[in-house]
Amino acid sequence: MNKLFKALNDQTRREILNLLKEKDMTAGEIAEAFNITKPSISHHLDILSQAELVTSEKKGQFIIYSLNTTVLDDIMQWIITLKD
Amino acid sequence: MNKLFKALNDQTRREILNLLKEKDMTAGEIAEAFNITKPSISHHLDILSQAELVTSEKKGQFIIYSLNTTVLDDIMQWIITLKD
DNA sequence: TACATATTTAGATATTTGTCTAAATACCTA
DNA sequence: TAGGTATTTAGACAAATATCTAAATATGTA
Repeated sequence: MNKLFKALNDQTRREILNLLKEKDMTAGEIAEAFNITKPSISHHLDILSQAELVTSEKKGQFIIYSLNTTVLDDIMQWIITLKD
Repeated sequence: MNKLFKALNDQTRREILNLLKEKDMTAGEIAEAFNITKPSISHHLDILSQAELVTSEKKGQFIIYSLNTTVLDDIMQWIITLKD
């Protein structure tokens, strides 16, 4: 839960998730969408991976990232519990 | 949205919200529930207020804090949008 | 093998954050 | 008004964070 909230507490990372909503992307493609260096994006992807918000698969020299929204159910549940 | 995710990105603040779920509390009562000084709790309450996750009302020398879950709908909606 | 491309790792740095102590403010009551 | 209680504000500091550049690793191709 901690890693999840931490991962979501950054505008760039939230935008990465939005990009991946549309289609799977390589690290390089993701990096091109931002005005940030590749190492920095790589770091963001690592934090998103730790929170299991993204999964990755190696394909030759590329690493393809995919969105995983299932962990967001935990937050949904947390909010629902707080609300009732 | 930024302030909201930021406010939620702290274990102590999330626990404060859980306490307020049960009943309204004064700043002092909230502080007593944690092993943290009152100024630190006051700071957390300020961050929660900025995110509108809590409201406060002055009652004599006391300030009574209440939970406001309506802003959590924004996060719910953000998650739902990401999921479909 | 040698070189190019894709990505991460390592290390540095400036900013943000959570915490503390001490002081200030606001209200209550004798 | 004086003293006590509740809370916040101010200022300091250590730890965490986002970013960068340079180097390392892994893969593809001539």
